[in-house]
Amino acid sequence: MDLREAQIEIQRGLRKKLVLIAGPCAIKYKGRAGSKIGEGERLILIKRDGTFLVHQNTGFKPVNYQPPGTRVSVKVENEENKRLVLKARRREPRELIKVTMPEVHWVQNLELKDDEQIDVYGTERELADMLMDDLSVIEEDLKAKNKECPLPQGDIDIFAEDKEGNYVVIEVKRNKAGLKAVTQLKRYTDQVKKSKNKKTRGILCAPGITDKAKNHLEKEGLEYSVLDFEIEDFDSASIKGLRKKQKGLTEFN
Amino acid sequence: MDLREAQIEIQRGLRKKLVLIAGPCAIKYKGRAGSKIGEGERLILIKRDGTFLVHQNTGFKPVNYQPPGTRVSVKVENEENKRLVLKARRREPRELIKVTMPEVHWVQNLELKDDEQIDVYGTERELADMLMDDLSVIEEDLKAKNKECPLPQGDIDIFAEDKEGNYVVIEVKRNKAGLKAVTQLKRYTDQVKKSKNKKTRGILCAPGITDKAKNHLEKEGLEYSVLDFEIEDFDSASIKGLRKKQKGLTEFN
DNA sequence: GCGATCAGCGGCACG
DNA sequence: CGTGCCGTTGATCGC
Repeated sequence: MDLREAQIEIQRGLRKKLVLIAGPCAIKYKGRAGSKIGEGERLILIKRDGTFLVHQNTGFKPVNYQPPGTRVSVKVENEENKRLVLKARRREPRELIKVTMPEVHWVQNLELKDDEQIDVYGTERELADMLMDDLSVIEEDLKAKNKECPLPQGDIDIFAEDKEGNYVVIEVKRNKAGLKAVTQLKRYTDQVKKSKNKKTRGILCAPGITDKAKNHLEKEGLEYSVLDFEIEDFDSASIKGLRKKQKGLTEFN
Repeated sequence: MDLREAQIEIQRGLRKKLVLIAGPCAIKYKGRAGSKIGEGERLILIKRDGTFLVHQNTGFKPVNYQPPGTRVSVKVENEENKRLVLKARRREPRELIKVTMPEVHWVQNLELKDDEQIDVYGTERELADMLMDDLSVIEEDLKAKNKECPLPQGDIDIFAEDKEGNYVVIEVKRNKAGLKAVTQLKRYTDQVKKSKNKKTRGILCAPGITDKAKNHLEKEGLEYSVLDFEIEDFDSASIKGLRKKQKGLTEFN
């Protein structure tokens, strides 16, 4: 494909359509880090919003990329030895990707009409909300106090009180918990304990926990509670042992 | 485009080429979490290695995806109301994406020849290695002991000894350090202190640190040292104040 | 805007 | 394999 034609076609698509470019290219990047990769055939995607992605023929992640908001330029350089040069610039942080293409296999501009937004369920937030409605699966007679709590409740998933009136900080994890989760819970628990000057327990609620994390947790005087949940076929997750209504069941009302 | 044709073309490309599909689709996902999104026009990429990506017309990340190793099937369903159905299955964990397309705008199979691998510089590892050659930028008379140290050195970036013979654990961060970095350093430092039963300092070496992290760090008796580095135009990063040779300068030998 | 944390995180390196 | 942790992490939410 002629480089001039390619340039024109790409320019026609930039900021309006999804631009796809295939062909050999070499790439340099400089910004928060730096990278270079020699010539190879790749697929370049440029979205309306400035998202810039270069994909190799294998691998999950783009080999080079720039997030939304990037400004892209395209030109043909070098009279004798022509090359198409794409530059994807961004400021704050200042970053630049330079893609040099000795030839272009093809260019395609796509108009993709799509107003839909994805709905994800089984997130940590959703699980925590469900738990808050019925903490008995963790321990009997726990009362959620998130709403009325006069605390830096910002980061704490669930703040509760046990039947003896102790404060309880509950950290919910949707994956197996590791050391990070334990130190995190410790920090929150200490913070509450100190600021309220009252006995405060910390409970890590996750589907699993690594051995090292379990040791560390017990050494710190924290507790662990299994979170047994499932992803449902429809539009929610469900926690085993929960008594209160779950999202999916309210549809009959 | 006829759905049968589309199916045949896609099947021809699967596991051999990079398959691109554009058109309206609705998607459901169920696995570690679950998601659904109503019908909209999107771009689907399927790589030789099983990587499965669905991109909307904006946004950095694929709206739905499956990592390398996924097995993809394609068929035409429903005699009266035909739909092309793509399924991307994976086990361990067991996950499934189902893409339903009432029509297909186009399909393209690309052969991308590419043996190159990206070379990234300015990573934390590279910065730590450079620092180890000359720790004076952190403090005079620090001696790196990583090689000869008989330690759980697994996670520690740099293990050193100061001029008074104390152990020094140095954690290097390429970004501004937050609370996480402090608790991490604390864990390592405690571990060394306990296992060696010897006075051990902990130094966090990063280009910046948040206020809260600084407070927490000082409260824990740890130290902070500025890491001032730059990304060079060629193939390395450079740390300001470093005395020893830097990577880029060795090329003249 | 900064800061802390989640993510279907993905990827790697090490035990 | 699991476990831990970096990442040009990106995305989100609270301040």
